[in-house]
Amino acid sequence: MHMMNDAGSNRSIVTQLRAFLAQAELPEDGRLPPERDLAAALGVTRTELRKALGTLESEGQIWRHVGKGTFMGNRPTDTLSDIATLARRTNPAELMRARLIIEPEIARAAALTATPMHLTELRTCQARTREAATWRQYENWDTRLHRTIAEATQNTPLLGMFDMLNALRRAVTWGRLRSNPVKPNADHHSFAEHEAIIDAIENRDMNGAAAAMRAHLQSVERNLLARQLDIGD
Amino acid sequence: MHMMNDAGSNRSIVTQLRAFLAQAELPEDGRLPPERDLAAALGVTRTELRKALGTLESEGQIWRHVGKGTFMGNRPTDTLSDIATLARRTNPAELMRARLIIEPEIARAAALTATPMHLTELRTCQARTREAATWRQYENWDTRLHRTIAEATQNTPLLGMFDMLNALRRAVTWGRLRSNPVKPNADHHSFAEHEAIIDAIENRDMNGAAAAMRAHLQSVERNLLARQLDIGD
DNA sequence: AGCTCCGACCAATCGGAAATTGGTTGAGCC
DNA sequence: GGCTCAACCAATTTCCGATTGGTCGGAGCT
Repeated sequence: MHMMNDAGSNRSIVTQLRAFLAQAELPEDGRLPPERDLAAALGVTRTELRKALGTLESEGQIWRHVGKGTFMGNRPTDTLSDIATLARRTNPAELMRARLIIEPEIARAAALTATPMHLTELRTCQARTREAATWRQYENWDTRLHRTIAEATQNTPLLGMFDMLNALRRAVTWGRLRSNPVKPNADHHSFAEHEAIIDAIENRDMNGAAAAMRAHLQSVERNLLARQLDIGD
Repeated sequence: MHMMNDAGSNRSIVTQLRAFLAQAELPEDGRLPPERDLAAALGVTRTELRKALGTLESEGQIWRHVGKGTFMGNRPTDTLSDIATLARRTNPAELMRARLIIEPEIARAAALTATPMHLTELRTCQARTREAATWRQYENWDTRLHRTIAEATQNTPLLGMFDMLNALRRAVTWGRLRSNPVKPNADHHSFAEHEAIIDAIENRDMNGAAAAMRAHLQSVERNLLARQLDIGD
């Protein structure tokens, strides 16, 4: 009977724990008491409690983390760690394709919802890219310009996805040094293209904004293929 | 001449500050000394220094933040790539808008790149949703169907963004119990709509796939507005 | 009046020590 | 062998003091 005892007592503790969790009111984040307190409260050993918690965790009912605590529900997926693994599985060409699919639609949405504030910021970014003395500065303002377009959609999930794309871009490009010490030429293709995008957004021309963004990204892609150095624009 | 004096001294301090910044070597993050120290080092008042810093900031050369310090370059855009914080700032309606913008384009791309393997899996998912005995099972297969479409794009970043959208969906819906104990009706609108999407993908009809997906999501959206309970489909 | 300077204060932030927490190990005891 | 207990470990949070950009008000100067 001793072997039955193990499984039997373990299961009983699990059910006891389930009952406690159903009864006890948890804080907003679903965190439950520390193992040491919980063990004392239930009148069992920490070892026993941990075994019960282990089964509950394997069932996906709870999740635990050192230093944080034990929580109800599914372990939250953190995007940042995914970025690193995603970056390892992709490449600049694939990323460019994703941008070509997503960003025109973002521009289209922005044309519908952009406020005057967004437009002035877009114009400012555009002017700053023209004034940029170094390539680094140009990149900063260019990135900000594209992000402002995403902000203009006034859609949080969309903005989040754009940020994710950007983070991926940085991760993939990471380590590759830009080999252009000079500043962009005055007739750099992006200037006119950016202008076309902003104009379309200002005119609430959704199709035009999407088309202009697509043309811009295709131009960037051509540049990328030619130089095979970086995926910035 | 007194009025010229103001602007003159101010400008001289700005140039003095510019010279200092060009000469002084800054730490990696581009942070420059605290205002109090910098004022002492330049032999000017903090008030004067702050005025000069203000003009430099308006020019976009530096950015400042309380408690952090003053830095060279552009103010970094705070990327909200954390699912939890993202979920807190959004709502089901906004999420639905994002899905309506993104997922049709994913379907369009899938129509171009889907392999026979993807198509058989799509058909399997479709069949399983019809056979589902509980709403929970239906949801599982429905989710997998949509994800298979994203996989069919064979584009890692795109798939990652789709997963992010899904995680957001779960996070936003978190805590709200589904109030449908019964299984979906045999004539549930999704069945025909899913079929239309898969057919279009199979026929390499990109526009058709995008349109079908859009129609499907709009149908889901109508359902959502009617029930105002959940954002699943 | 219109400034500038100076000191004090405020709220946001950083830094580091101390406490907390899940995970692990090993000795002692059935 | 299993079980318990205590100690320890590493990750994380929490707390507190110091730092920092921003602000206010009075004194002094033109």
